[in-house]
Amino acid sequence: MAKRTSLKDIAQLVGVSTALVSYVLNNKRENRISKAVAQKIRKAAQELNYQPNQIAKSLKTNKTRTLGLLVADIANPFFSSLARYIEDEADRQGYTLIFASSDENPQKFRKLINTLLSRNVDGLLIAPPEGTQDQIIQLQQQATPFVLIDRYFPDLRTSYVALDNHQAIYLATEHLIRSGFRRIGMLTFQTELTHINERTRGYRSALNDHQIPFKKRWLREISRSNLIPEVAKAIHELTAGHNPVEAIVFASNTLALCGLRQLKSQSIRIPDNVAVVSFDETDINDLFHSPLTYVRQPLQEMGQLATRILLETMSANNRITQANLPATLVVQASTQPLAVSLLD
Amino acid sequence: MAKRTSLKDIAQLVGVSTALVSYVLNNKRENRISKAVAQKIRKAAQELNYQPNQIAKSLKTNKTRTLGLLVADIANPFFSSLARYIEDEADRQGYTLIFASSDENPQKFRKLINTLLSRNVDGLLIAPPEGTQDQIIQLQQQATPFVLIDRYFPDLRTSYVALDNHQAIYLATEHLIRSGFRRIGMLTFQTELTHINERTRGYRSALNDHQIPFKKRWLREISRSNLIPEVAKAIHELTAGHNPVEAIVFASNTLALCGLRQLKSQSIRIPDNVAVVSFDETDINDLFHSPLTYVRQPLQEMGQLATRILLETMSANNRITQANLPATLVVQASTQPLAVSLLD
DNA sequence: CTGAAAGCGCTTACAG
DNA sequence: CTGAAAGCGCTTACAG
Repeated sequence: MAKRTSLKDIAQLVGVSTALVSYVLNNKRENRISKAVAQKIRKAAQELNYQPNQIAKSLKTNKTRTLGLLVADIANPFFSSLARYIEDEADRQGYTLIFASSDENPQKFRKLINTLLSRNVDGLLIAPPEGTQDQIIQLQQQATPFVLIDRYFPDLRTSYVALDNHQAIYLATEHLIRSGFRRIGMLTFQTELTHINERTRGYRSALNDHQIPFKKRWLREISRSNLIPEVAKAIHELTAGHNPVEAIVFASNTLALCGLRQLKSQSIRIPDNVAVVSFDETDINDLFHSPLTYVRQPLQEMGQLATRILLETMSANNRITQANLPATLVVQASTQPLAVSLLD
Repeated sequence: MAKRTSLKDIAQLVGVSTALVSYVLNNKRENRISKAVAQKIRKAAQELNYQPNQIAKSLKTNKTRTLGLLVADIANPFFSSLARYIEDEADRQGYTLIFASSDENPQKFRKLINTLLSRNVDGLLIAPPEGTQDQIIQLQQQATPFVLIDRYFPDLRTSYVALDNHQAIYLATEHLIRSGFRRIGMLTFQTELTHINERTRGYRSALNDHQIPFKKRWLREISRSNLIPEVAKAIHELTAGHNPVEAIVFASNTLALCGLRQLKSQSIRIPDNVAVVSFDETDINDLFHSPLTYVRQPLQEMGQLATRILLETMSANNRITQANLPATLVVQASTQPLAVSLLD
């Protein structure tokens, strides 16, 4: 690459000090510098196509104007969409995003946090996997600015932006109840992660508020490490046998995707044999044989808000902001009451 | 944040110069430094939890160990998967990835190239949108190391890693022909991008090699800016009227997704009314009412290869490597010959 | 075997 | 209104 022009080159050309060039180009001391000199400097900078060296700037200012994004799984469309909105907002604010994916693995998570910190990011946006609370505490102690996204720890006073998970699944379950379903099962994860357990709680609250007794057998807690077989078993047991459910709520897009595969391979029709509420906006929602009712997260709002909160945190380090954004339910054919669908 | 320990701190503690500390910690001059001193330095570094300041290192060496990835659309699962494999490989080689998405927009593309360069990335991985050939030439002239991915310009001598696009659609079309279909339509983009036009050429070659006359009406060139209405019209005209096709090949996942929506909304059954070959691995392939036959790109190999070629290019700047990787066809029910499906 | 010194390209407190 | 100088935290050619 051709040598880039530096402040020094401009200073030499104009015949002033590099300090002066720096002041002019950064619009500092505006009223204390003669218009004529400022003009000359700007012109020279243009002619030499000056691009400031961010590295040098960073070394001096200890700011990189870079944010780190550590998602749990970038292959999950929830995170890739969210990443995109975060990138948009970061860019709008003049920040560059470095991203990484922990793949729900605490060891990888630790390693990536270190990688991002060694890149001197100014702040972090983090979707922590299970078992990483200690590392979040450590970040807090180091006073590294960060905002949690999607997941959070109820015992920790940290900024976060997440879904109102309880409301989200409450909404889904209540919709099923109002559509006439009474025998409602749920697939959720066996986990300590609060955001998932809040979803489970939303299911139970909705049943309870509508005087429908909770059946332990209908709440299936799936282990992430054994996803496919456990989902297959759960779907089978919920829909077959003597006491099948009329409807299933999925607590995440991963569970929904996996569950729908099972429903399809077990030739269970939706909504004729079982109604279904899916989670997150995905291509399959509309293209599934019966378009799926699903819980919609406000991704753009989440991404923007998280980024803005992080930038605020960076400038006023003691400020804590916590947000649980409301979900909406997109109602489609997969939860159509049987009576109605027979009339069609 | 607490002040980080620097080389100076270690030097002071041990009572040597920073130079010596630098040599030891970077394993330089190994045999010319006394074991005892080296030991002491390493121990001190450990105790003080020394993390080298990458920024300072970069300023001095003019290397950031950062790669820039500029995809055409990060929301497209093809690119998000590819990004993931690239990130994996970059990480394995000790590089951090900065990514950005041009959204197929040449202006945004130009801006993002500049952003990435101002971050002093050591090299770029680029999926160029239409109308950006000039900017690629400019990068070449500046001797910025880069590798094109997914797309490339046949007139330019640049490194690239792409699909063997001709082979990919040839394979798909030939499969349809061998399955007994003769009236085969294709949805492709109206574009100057070579990778897409190679796909179209693959379709024509396959027809030609099997003595099936090419019908202009059956090759529909869709404009990206008017996607949905044009796809709707194309699907309608290909499947309705007097002279409908028996099968449709989609030239990309975007076209397939959009086309499948239309087929569904126009209640056209697959493969009963029309056989379909989709493009890329997506969730819908398996979950569509009839599992879809699709063209599979070797994403991991692409990502790894592109990253490795870039690193080679960076160390030996004149080397050009071009790769067109073969696609495979995953055959599922959507291209099942009608005769056979009637037997089921 | 070891170290003093220069320099990467900036910013900014200080002095005039 | 303007500039000389120090310094951010490293690396490395050079000298001993």
